[in-house]
Amino acid sequence: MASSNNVTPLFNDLAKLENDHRVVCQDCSLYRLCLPLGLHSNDLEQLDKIIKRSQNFKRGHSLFAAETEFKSLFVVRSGTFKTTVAASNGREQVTGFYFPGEFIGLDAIHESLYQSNARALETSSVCELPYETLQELGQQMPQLQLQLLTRLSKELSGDKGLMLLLGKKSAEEKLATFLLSLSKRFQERGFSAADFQLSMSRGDIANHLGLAVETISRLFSRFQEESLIVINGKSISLIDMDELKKICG
Amino acid sequence: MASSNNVTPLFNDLAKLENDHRVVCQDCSLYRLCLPLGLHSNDLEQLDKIIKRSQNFKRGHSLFAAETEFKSLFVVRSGTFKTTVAASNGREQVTGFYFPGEFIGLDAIHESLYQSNARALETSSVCELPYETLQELGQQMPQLQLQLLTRLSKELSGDKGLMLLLGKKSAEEKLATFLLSLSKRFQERGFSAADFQLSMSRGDIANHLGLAVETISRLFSRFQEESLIVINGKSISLIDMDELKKICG
DNA sequence: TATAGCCTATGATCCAGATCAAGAAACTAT
DNA sequence: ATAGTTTCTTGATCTGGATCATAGGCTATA
Repeated sequence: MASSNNVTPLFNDLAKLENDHRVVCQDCSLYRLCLPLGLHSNDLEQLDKIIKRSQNFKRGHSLFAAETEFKSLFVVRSGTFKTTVAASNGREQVTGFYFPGEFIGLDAIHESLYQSNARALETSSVCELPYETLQELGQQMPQLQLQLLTRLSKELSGDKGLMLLLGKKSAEEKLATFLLSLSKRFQERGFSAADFQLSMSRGDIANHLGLAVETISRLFSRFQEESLIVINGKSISLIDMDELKKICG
Repeated sequence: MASSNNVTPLFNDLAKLENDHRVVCQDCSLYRLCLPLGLHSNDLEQLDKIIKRSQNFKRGHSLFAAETEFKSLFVVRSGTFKTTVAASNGREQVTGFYFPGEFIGLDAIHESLYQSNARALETSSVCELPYETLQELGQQMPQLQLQLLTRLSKELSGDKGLMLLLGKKSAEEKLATFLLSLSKRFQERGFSAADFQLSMSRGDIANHLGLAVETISRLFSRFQEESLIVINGKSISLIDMDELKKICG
């Protein structure tokens, strides 16, 4: 496939960057969403050196398991991951979905053990940041530490919002809130806010929102009847965002 | 009250330290639970200088309000605080209870706005850490940054556990889990793991666990009938901790 | 290109916990 | 003390969403 002419569309370039595990931070399309934001270029080069870029994870493959030794933080490079925590009786809660540029493993720092299970929802790849090395670097680069702190704070804040959702919202409020959160994150990544693919199953959505699969199915059908969305398998279009926002509360 | 003889019981000393807003970190009984842990003594002195020790907050008084400018992190010195986040329609979720040595405001870092409301549940006091100054200090003291990061990570991990609780547990599992979490935190602070005072109302507990007040009342009564606990107003004794642990799942 | 094992949709039934109701107890302020 | 307010308890009823049941659709691997 020697298609190295100079009229390659931008989209192909992006796709190439995200899938090529040799691309450096400087050239990465996720730069403005990611850890290096705000670093000076020589600092960035140093950071770049310690990052391990993974090959692809296939759907269902595990990035790490709970209770195992914490060695690295991960940033999603392409695809989607989910994290789950398990109760002793086998029940599991999906604690989050992670898109390109988002961190996985931040909750593992304090006990040097991963606190959750992380697995790919589709073919995906990550940038691996060995934590020890990252800390050494951080000692000389306060800006890096600050970025990490800010990231953690953001995730914490998001989780407080999820607690409000889980504790106080009705099924339809939960789903509407979830859909708009996805929408916002796709938009931040340069994709359509209205049309996207659900990389997670109905079951994962239900679990994450503290509902039953059947409830999600019924709500999707109802939202469609009410012309709020159009849904077809994994493709969804948000038709009436204003109304969805109203439903969120 | 010139009772400065040298046979004052230890407990009085502790009480004095926690209530005297001039006590320095070096002499604080919370030292081993708090931010300064692991700092060298000259670093500790520097940190000590930037800390503002508050007068008492009375029950119900606000430490900060959501959406206001983030200036400081707080560490509880004495008493208890709760944090809440509000949905646009007035519903509120109690996102956490905070005991001595615990941080409040960590979720405000990323947007420089407090993300929640914090108020005292009883007469309480805090150490205030002006964030800007703290960051300046952090530039020279990597150990301090690391401590902060670890704290954030711990809270994040706790919140993931709460998501499991809110999303997947039954009412009795929720309450048992909550009681054991309180027990553990009292124990870490040198108090009895079995007998303690509930500084929060039934309403606050219910809200935090995503239940109705009536459900909490009934469960307390039932747990008492089953000889798992003895409860009398705000005083509670955990009688059968093993069984409570089993109930948690 | 077949087949086993998912995932999804929809109807019927059920139940844990919410909501409603009404006193009793515990604070608070005068 | 005393009235007013809030918090707590307990009973009666109701309901949102779970669970059970069924059938059709998808997709992964041989």
